[in-house]
Amino acid sequence: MSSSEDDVPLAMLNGRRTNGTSSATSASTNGKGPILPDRIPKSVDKKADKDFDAMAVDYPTGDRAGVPIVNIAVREELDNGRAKRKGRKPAIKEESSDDSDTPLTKRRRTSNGVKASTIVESSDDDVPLAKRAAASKTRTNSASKAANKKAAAAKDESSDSDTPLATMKLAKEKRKIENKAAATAKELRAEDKKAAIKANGIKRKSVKDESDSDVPLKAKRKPVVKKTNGVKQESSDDDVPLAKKAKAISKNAATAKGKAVDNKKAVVKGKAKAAKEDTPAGAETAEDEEYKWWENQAETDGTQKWTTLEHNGVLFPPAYEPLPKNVKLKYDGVPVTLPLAAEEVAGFFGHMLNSTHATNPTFTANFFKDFQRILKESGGAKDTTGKKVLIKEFAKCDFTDMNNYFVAEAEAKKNLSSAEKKAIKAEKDKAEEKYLHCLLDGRKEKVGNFRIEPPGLFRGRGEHPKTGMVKQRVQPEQVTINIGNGVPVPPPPPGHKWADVIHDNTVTWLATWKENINGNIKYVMLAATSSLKGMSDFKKFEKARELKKHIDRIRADYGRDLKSELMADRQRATAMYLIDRLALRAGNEKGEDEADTVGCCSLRFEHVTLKAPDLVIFDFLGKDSIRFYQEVPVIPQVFKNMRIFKKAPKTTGDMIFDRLDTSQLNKHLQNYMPGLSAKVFRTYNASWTMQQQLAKIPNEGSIHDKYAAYNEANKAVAILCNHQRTVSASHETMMLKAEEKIKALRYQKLRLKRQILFLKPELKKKRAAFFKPDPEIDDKNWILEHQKFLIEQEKEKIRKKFEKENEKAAENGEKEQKPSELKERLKAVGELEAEFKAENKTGAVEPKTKGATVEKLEAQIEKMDEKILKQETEAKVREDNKTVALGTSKINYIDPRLSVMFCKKYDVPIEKVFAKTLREKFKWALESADEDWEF
DNA sequence: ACTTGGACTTAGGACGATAAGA
DNA sequence: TCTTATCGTCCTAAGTCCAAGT
Repeated sequence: MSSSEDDVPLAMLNGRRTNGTSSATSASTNGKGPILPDRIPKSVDKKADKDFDAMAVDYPTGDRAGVPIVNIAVREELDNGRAKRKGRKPAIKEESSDDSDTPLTKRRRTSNGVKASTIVESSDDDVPLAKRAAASKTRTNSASKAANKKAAAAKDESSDSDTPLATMKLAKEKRKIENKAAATAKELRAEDKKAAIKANGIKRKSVKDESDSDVPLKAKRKPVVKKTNGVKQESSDDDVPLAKKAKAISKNAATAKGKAVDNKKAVVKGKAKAAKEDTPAGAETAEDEEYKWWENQAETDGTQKWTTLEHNGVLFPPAYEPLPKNVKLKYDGVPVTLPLAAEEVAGFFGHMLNSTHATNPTFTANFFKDFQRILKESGGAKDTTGKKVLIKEFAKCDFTDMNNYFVAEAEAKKNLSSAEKKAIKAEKDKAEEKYLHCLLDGRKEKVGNFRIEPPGLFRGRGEHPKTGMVKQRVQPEQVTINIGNGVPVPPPPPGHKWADVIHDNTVTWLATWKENINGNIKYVMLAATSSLKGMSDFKKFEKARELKKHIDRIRADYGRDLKSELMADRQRATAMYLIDRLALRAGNEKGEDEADTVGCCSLRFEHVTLKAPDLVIFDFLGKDSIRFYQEVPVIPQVFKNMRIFKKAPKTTGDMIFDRLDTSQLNKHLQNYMPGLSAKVFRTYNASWTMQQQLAKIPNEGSIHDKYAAYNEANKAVAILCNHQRTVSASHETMMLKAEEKIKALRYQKLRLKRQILFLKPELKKKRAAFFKPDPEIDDKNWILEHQKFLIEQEKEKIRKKFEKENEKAAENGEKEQKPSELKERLKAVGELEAEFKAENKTGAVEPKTKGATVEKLEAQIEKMDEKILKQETEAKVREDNKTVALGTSKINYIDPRLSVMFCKKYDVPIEKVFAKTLREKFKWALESADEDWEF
């Protein structure tokens, strides 16, 4: 205990499982690596405190906590990171000769104890990290730093007690606002809690009642009408059912204004019914019979999702169309004939020849393995003489013929006349029409993904071990249909059967099947604009808003538990801190056959680097293998805890939170608020942040300006949630172009000034500042080049015009103009050339417009300045946003009522912030929030 | 307790449509 | 008017979380 080696007790306590079986991999076999002791000895904390104090000398830690100094994952690096990613644990095995823990202990201790002032823990690769950090961030870096300074200066004590984190730059103002809110929140807390519990108690109960009284869940799952495999069997009332349905429903769906639009009959009857039955709000016109569920919040328990459901099933992809005989895979240079099944698979790959997948070794290996198997199963390849050809090596396969064919086809399709295209589209639309909508509780609702996913090659993201495998064609026999009782079942394709037909109204899906790659279940569900989805979206945001009432208590609790003696509690508290401040995802465990990505609970040793005195550097791949990179100062206790959680014998590959998983975490959260889980924090913090950001926007300026400010707020949220996108391939060239364009404008401005000088040369001295060279283009060579370019451009213009005129002439049967005419015209450019020459010599430009005055020119310059500024800010925004995806947070995390509030309050048209589908999706928000609405 | 299954939300990229610009 | 950049939608993979099964 008294040992100065603070990791000794830990190492002893958890023992690196000395028992034989797994000595070689002892640290890793249980998937979590070493488990830390269940209690944290006082000595450990003491040591941690001491170390920390030593490090933190005259360093004001704590008050800057939660605001990342560096975030943004840099894409190029990300790509490297992906490629380099180590497997779960390989590093250990290679570097540390397994079971003797001396080397481990030693290694750790050195970095740990010795250079406390710089790097506390360094995994073997802290250098790359540091470098990366330095290299990658430029602008954000400095911006955030500035913000941090401000925040530090403010010395705001409560930084960690109530700010819901933030990646935002202006931490200071933010805290002020939040403090106020927190105070109020505290007062209200007790009462709110009571109310909440009460409400939820009722909810709960009713849920239970429901399920108890009804059939037990399991029975419900596969209830009533089993069998059916096929067409109608029990719906004798084939004809009228929709209408009937609509009636019956509108009764049941207490709040529903029954509507049926699917066919005329239904409409008529349904309408009549609706008018009679739901009088309260039923006073709407027949046409826009919309179901405004948000207007009467009938409390539903949520287990039953519908009463009646009618739909037309799913749309299967078209059958495979064989390639023309002359388009073949070549093997070792020889064209081979493939059985249809194999040809189709080869074609999948042929389609992707110019994507990055085609060069991904995992992808090609997986593809080839499946291809070989399918080829074998289907009879094998043959050459043109009918002789069998064994396809053994991927490298000898040549898909270029296929690829060329596909490209040509696509091209041909593109070149169809617009009439033909229209016809094709019309046909497609017609085929899809009946799948577009369903009838849910008598209302017409949009179906989302009614198309069965076509076969192809699985495009797993990141380093997915199964990427490239063949995703098989889904047969009707695999598809289960879920539909209301007693309505016609959509017929399976001729000669086929459904896997099953069920009538489960506790789920929202219309059809389901299992996909062959990962065994995942796929569903056909309603569209995001449907009432069903809308209601749950609404509930999601209401839940997040409810968290407001509990957040203070939750933060206080985990703040306390950060010092808990119980390891499990302390880990949980620390994880909650991260989830709350950094908006990390929960981080469920993943299998070996998935990409190695993590979230909070699944963070491993190598994902976190600690830097004294309070900096935690996160670097890991999150959902979709998107890199999460942040250097965040944390409050001292969190820093100390992370050190403890990383202590020996833990090493690369070991879990940081070895005594925590998502289900424990969520179970704990339930105690605070029913339905509270880790993801609610993301919603809460995103919406909260958005609200704070919007509140800072001055209500002035143009719509364009206000919209830009909105987007900035949106961006803050996107950064918080780490929503990224890859920079488009053309980004770089686009930026260069933009830069050139701006310089061109600057040159135009220069010429305006030179016109002034032409008029009044004496001004050059009198207004020296005004006429001093624009540093951006103060480069003779560039100007010369640019002038050349302008001349070329002018010539090109003339030529083009000339050609066009000739073409037209030819069309009209007139004779073309002579080349001499072109030459004549080109002479005009000579004038420009001369102009430039004179300009370069005298530094002045003769105004072309008559009556040019200094005043007029000055006005033009001013306009030019505006133009330049506009272009520059545009370019800057584009550059700044190149890796940030705004859409995800707008669609999933930011309470749409905030946007509605903003638009109403700031007089920004809603169309600006919500495109059509979003307006539909968020209709409930558009109609329920006003300019005072608060999250 | 732990694992698996199931249902639903969240996610980035592909791709087609549309608007803006040469 | 054609091309090109941007926008909006579609697609489906990849998460979360709860509950049932062992």
